[in-house]
Amino acid sequence: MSPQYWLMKSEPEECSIDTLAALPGQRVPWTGVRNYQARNFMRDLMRVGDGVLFYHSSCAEPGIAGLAEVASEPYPDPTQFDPGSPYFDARSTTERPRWLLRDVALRRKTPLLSLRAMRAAPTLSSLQVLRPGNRLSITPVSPAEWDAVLTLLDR
DNA sequence: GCCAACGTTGGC
DNA sequence: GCCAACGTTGGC
Repeated sequence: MSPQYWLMKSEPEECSIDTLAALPGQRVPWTGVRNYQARNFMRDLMRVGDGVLFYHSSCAEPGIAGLAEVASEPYPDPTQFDPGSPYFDARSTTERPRWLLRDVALRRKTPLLSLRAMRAAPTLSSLQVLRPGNRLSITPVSPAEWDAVLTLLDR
């Protein structure tokens, strides 16, 4: 199958592109997703090696801050079992975990492609994350959209 | 801090 | 299974 691509939102205060770059192996378990559609993307549709647009959200300068890739098969999000975590889910058990995640590994940090620049680019007008009211933290990206991002970053 | 969008919850 | 209330997201 041809490669697939994703856009994944991260709040820089939680995990910025620099946070990721400083982690061992430059990889991070994508914890804290508590939306079924986003979970299903990670559990069912992602494949190891898929490209990821690493997007900074809920911050002063939202936008794409780097390129990454899916780096593991799905496995249970450990934070769902931790009563001290804000992501604790009492309905989950180790036998029947509700939330599965993937590891994400850095490819490279990029100059910030700001949300404003993304909205201004005709080649990105179809991006799901740009649709009004979109709140999904993980969205699919088409090969054409991925190529368009790379083109914009190369300028 | 505002507010629109929209997913989730829970009573019925 | 409907749907109103509520909570969260996230740009501005």
